[in-house]
Amino acid sequence: MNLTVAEENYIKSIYKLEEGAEAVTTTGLAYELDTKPASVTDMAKKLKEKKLIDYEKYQGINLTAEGKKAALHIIRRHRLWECFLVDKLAFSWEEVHELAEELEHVRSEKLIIRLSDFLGNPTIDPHGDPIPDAQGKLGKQRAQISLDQARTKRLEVTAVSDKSAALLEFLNAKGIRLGTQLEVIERYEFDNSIEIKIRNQPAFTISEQVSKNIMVRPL
Amino acid sequence: MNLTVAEENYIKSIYKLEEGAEAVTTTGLAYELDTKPASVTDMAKKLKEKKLIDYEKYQGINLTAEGKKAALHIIRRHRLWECFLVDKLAFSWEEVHELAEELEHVRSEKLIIRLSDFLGNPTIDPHGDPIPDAQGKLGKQRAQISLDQARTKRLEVTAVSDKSAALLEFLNAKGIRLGTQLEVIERYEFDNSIEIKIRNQPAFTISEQVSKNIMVRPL
DNA sequence: TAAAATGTTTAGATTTGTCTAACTTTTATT
DNA sequence: AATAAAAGTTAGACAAATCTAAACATTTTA
Ligand SMILES: [Mn+2]
Ligand SMILES: [Mn+2]
Ligand SMILES: [Mn+2]
Ligand SMILES: [Mn+2]
Repeated sequence: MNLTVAEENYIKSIYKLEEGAEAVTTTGLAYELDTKPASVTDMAKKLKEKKLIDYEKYQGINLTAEGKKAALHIIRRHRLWECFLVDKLAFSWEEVHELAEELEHVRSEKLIIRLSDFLGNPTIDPHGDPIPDAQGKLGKQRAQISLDQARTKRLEVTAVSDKSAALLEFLNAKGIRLGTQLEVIERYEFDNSIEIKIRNQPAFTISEQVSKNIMVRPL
Repeated sequence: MNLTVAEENYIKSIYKLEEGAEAVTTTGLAYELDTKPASVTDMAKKLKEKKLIDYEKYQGINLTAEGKKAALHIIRRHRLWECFLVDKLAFSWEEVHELAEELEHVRSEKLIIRLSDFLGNPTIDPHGDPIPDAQGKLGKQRAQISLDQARTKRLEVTAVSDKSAALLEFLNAKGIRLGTQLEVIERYEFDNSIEIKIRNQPAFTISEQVSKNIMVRPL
């Protein structure tokens, strides 16, 4: 199946939205891809034609098994390139998503196998996301929940959901990265903000919006 | 100046044909890019509009100073990626041109600077071609001529002009690579074939076509 | 449950890059 | 110089990806 760059981007976004449960809507996908609903409808017809999605007018979009497999391969390429950029070229985690967004479209089985080997076959990317293997299979993920839902005090950061430079730079400033161990000092009901403390540093407060995008596991 | 992938490929091909002296013709460029003369005429109008080429109907195509600068930046990216693929991912020289043909279009100043650093700022690529620096400047090249024109007996291979897998695989089979030292045993006037010898191995004959694509320097 | 609001699709355009077929210009040959 | 051949251009078409504006469908809300 030979996909265009646009088709690959759509497939990947559909996969992402499907992961976050519920139906993938025209408008939701348009928002995710920073395009217009009309464009999504057009592309939906093409992807249906190629049997990569199930789609009926007004009924939302879902990846077929084949579409899901394609998505995982694109995600694999994306995340391996991110590892390369961070591990080998010393980019920081807020810079790599955009570059990987382009590099992921260079299609060569051999290139990706070699790249993965070169990187030591990593299983998670710089944002804590799992990297599918060459067959498109995702390994067992460690149990993780978002910080706003965690109910224990001592936690370790395992991933970030939002890859925007805005969030990642905020986390840099606060000293929060993958593997950071933190303690919840207080949860404020009023706005669901959370006061946290890292090691011996002074405690600080983060908004609900930030806490929803930090994935953690109990220590 | 923001160029499309197609525009970048055209600019690079024009540069290549210009290097080989004489005028760049519509047909020649179409052949180089594996497209049709009509398409070249269309693109010529666009590139002229963007002031990257000088072009008048029926008068051939030439890069402007700006076009030349753009070409050198694309060539820099292409050759650095080739180095990466060969030096870090263990690809062989006949496999990398096609991959670099895609990777070269990922535009990020920072990426290329980091990549170059990571590779130790190489100055020649796996085919012996010089790599422009970050300003698009080409260093002084060592004097080299094609094997068919060389008039001394003992020579060192410095580059290959043709990057097709067909030629490169032939050279692999014959044990000819960059830096290989060879001795001309005989030149046959009839078909301009050349008998050569590498080290203590038995001599063999190569066609004029091959010899035209091997660049050498006298030892 | 009817009206309003929201979400989705269609129709028709636009941009980019390509093509074929017909035509024009330039160059080579008699 | 006239003609033939080769090279180059134009006209018109098409596919991919996008858009705006208008129409249509579904969902919400009063
Ligand atoms: Mn992408
Ligand atoms: Mn990532
Ligand atoms: Mn290219
Ligand atoms: Mn090369």
